[in-house]
Amino acid sequence: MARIPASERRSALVEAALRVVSRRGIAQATTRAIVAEAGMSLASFHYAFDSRDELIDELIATVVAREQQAVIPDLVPGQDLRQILESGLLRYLEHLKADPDHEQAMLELTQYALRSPERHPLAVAQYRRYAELAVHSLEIAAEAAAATWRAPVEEVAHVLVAFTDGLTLTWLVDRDDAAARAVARAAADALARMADDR
Amino acid sequence: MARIPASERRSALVEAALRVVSRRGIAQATTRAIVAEAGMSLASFHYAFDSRDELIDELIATVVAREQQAVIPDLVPGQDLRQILESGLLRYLEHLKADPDHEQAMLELTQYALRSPERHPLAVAQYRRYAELAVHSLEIAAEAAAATWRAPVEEVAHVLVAFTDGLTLTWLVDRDDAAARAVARAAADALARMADDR
DNA sequence: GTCTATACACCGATAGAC
DNA sequence: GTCTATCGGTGTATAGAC
Repeated sequence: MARIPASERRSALVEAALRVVSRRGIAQATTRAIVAEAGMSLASFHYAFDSRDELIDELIATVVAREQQAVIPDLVPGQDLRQILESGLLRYLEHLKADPDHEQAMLELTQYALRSPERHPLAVAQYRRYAELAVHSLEIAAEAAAATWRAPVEEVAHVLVAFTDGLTLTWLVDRDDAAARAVARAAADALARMADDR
Repeated sequence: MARIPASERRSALVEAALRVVSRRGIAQATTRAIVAEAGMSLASFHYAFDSRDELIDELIATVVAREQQAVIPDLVPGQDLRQILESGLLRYLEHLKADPDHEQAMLELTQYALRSPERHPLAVAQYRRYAELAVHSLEIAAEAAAATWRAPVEEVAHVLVAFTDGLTLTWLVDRDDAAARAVARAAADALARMADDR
């Protein structure tokens, strides 16, 4: 194999790990499975990382940092806040349907981090990131609908994140689009009620 | 060790497995950890079960069958539907706080089942059970508040289950009671809006 | 730096004595 | 039926040749 800087090996392994976790679950993301996915030898793994745990930690940090706006408000003129939020949640649902394995991987990584005290902060950081993205979506939506959040927008964001998680789990288990859309509609209702017209 | 009927061994092992999964996570619930928890030898395990997978399947079936009313409406006279639902969700939150490991175990078992096609039906059954319990709660609440669900109660139940999942994940990660209560309040709002006064 | 070969722990599962 | 002892396999991690 060619000589590759350690930093490139690290990111190649992280990407391979993400693919393995998405496709087969974190329990199956062994060092052997990851190096096979990356086309490397086992020794190269331990040249780039001290341990599997170190890789998983970096994997979580990477996917969290990369996480993009999930609930993107679709700004069509004339829509009220409830409609904007519902269309945003439906967009998220499309995103989930397009790559369910990725969202399942995110959930598994959260649970994994929750299981050890030293990794718990990674889960907290993950949800802090989710909350930041939610704040951004909520501000855009309120601006477009000429509304004002009655509670601090950070508090509303927690609610949006929770609703999104519920939507995700429900769809992953049942794969029932109609049920998921009903959840999205109810969630949009609830959130819209947390704002006043301006 | 005394001679114990196979059925008793099986249930003792299932109970031990639940404790191990709750305390340390499903990844750590090895046959050795489970028999140590149950005070048995490794061979006794394989006398009672053909395989670890068979035990896990029975564990999931057992906890699902045992799952009790989680969101119990607290019927105080004079409360409207929104208040009844919110108090029910707050009761669930207390239940979650009293035994977070158990709820985390339920989530992990769901994810575990989702990862293999032959076990996916176990997750579906788990959520069907949740939905049944939710239907029951919603019917009691609507009756007490003299309200009528506008949509089929089964559909509203899906929304309640999703909201409960979101509440669970949020609290497990952040352990933030105030944020969780805000989620409960918003969820109760959304659900109450899905009914009409009678 | 990268490889093959291997150490060593632990996994699920079984053999065979009692 | 229940045990101890052990098998074969796989996991993480490392040694040592190149």
